[in-house]
Amino acid sequence: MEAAKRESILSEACKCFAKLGFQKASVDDIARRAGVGKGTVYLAAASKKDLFYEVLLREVRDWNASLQKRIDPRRPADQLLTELALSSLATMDERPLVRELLMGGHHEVLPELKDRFDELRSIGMKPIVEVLEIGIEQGRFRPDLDVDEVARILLDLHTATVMFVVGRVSDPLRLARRTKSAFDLVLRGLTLHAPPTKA
Amino acid sequence: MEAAKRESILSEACKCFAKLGFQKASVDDIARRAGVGKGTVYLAAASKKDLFYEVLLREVRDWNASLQKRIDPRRPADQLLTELALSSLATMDERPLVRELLMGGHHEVLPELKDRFDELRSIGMKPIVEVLEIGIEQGRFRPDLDVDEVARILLDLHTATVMFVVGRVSDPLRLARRTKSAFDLVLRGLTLHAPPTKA
DNA sequence: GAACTGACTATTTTTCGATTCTGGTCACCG
DNA sequence: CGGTGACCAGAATCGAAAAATAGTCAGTTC
Repeated sequence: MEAAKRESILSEACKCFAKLGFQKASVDDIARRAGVGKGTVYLAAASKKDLFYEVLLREVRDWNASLQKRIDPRRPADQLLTELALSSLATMDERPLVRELLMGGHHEVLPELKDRFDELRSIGMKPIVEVLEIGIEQGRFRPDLDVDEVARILLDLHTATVMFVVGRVSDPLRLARRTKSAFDLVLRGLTLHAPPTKA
Repeated sequence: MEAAKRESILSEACKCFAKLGFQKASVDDIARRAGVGKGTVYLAAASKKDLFYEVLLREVRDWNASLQKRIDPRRPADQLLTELALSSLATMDERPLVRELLMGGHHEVLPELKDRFDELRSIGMKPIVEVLEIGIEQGRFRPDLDVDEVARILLDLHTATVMFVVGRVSDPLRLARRTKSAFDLVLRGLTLHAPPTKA
């Protein structure tokens, strides 16, 4: 398996899956666009499902890296968190597969990959976890936080914000404002004065 | 239009829509189960869509009332909020139509009713708004909150929690715990000490 | 004569079998 | 030996016939 061919296959597969979805994208088509024979695709991945997973993994890692790159641990973590959400929001249009993954859209078509999708979601939570840890380190965030649990909640909240605007008028300004409101709420909390942290 | 018949029609329609969804539920069937002729259904609602909306409105109002009944304005609002979420969670199984409404599931089948669905969602936010106002009144919640905006965020967060567990193993314990975590997070906020409220 | 009905119609949905398309394999090529 | 594409069984798709459905309204009932 030549590396360049593998690269080409994954890259073209990504485009096809994004444009047509898992079902309608055909292996024949992917092979043709990648400039290889169909058999070669089956050297890169054991099945169409595996190919899809491979593509998704690549996408998530890439998305992850691009977000992680923007995290400067010396800046205040509360700013980092909001900016992380806004950056993620901005990349969603270029990463439809990631968006679908977050929204759980693939579950209906490929319920048997549920566990793997969950893994990928966990990978996607890593930048959030990192920012939370930075915040605790900086003494800005409550040290008693269960960072994994909180990260999952934040990712859910972020996803919900995205979901309820997809397919609607989707004024990007509105979306950004909602994201800011939501994260401001989470950062400051509802209560007037944060109760003294007890063990 | 005799009141008892209208009642029977709406009640049976609710069951049918819940069991089969809007498309597969047939007006003939609803009429038969309600013990009336098909024409009578069209005295209760001008069309099948209107009937669906009428049923949904009834469901949301009922759901609303049952939640509102539990709100004792003398109790601490932070407790009220978490309990509200848990109560809502507990009723979801008995109110599949409301759950679908929250999750936006009807949008795909009836996009032309989007605006009405949004109205219904707003109605569903009323108990949350009430608790937020109680909290401000009690001096427990920040008085600068935009209660409508915050209520929508909380409803989204609640919905997200529900969505990501529907169709999965759905251990109810886990769901309750996640809800508690999420609302505890929102109540206390991420930051260690709430910054002094500025204008 | 107002409340109610159900046969009727135009339109949708379903069925089902023929046909095309697709995932996956493997004997063969360069 | 990395790579290929003709090949196969099963899945998706299509089209036309058949069944079902939303909505109407002349007529029945009380």
